[in-house]
Amino acid sequence: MHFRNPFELLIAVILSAQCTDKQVNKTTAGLFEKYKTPQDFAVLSQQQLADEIKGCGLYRNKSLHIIKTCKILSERYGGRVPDNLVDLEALPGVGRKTANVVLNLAFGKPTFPVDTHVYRVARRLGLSFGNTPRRVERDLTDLIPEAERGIWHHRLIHFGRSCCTARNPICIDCVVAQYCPKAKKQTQTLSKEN
DNA sequence: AACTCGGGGCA
DNA sequence: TGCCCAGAGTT
Repeated sequence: MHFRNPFELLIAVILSAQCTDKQVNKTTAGLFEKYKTPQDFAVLSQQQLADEIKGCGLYRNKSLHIIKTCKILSERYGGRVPDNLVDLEALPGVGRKTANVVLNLAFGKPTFPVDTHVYRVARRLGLSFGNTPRRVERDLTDLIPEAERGIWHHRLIHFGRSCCTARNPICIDCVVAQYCPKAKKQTQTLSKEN
């Protein structure tokens, strides 16, 4: 993901929810040429911004969230992106996962963003005994050395998308099935509640 | 904790 | 064309 400053990253990550990186990159490329600061976004109408980010999914909600967030950034934070979890999560359109991504990529903090792929894979493989994303986040943070968290984050997401899928995981071809408490032998598949 | 939102992607 | 998805917000 390409970004030149924490603000651009924040907007890109908000846009990337329920949407592919390709769409986000295509959208932000032109977007950040026209609008560069939180103030530039804060004065847009919802319709104006919605037109700009169409293609990124849920664009009406996102345009409202982004405008509100940019107003807060310019009014309360001097146009800067806060570098702590509490303030980031308080921004409209920013949940824990988005906040952790920004903290990690923009500010170099050792967070472990938990999306649904990471959550599912961690629980199936027994990497965490937690029942909540918060607990999984903590367990993975404890389990994985700081220097390796970035690569493991990508590995888990890729694994979750390609093999350890939500509904029909391909356990038959899984390279870690022998270590997985949830893996089903032969032709059986996982039940969906796992 | 469960439910809603709602548009892109893919079967 | 209809089902699935993923993250944030809501209740």
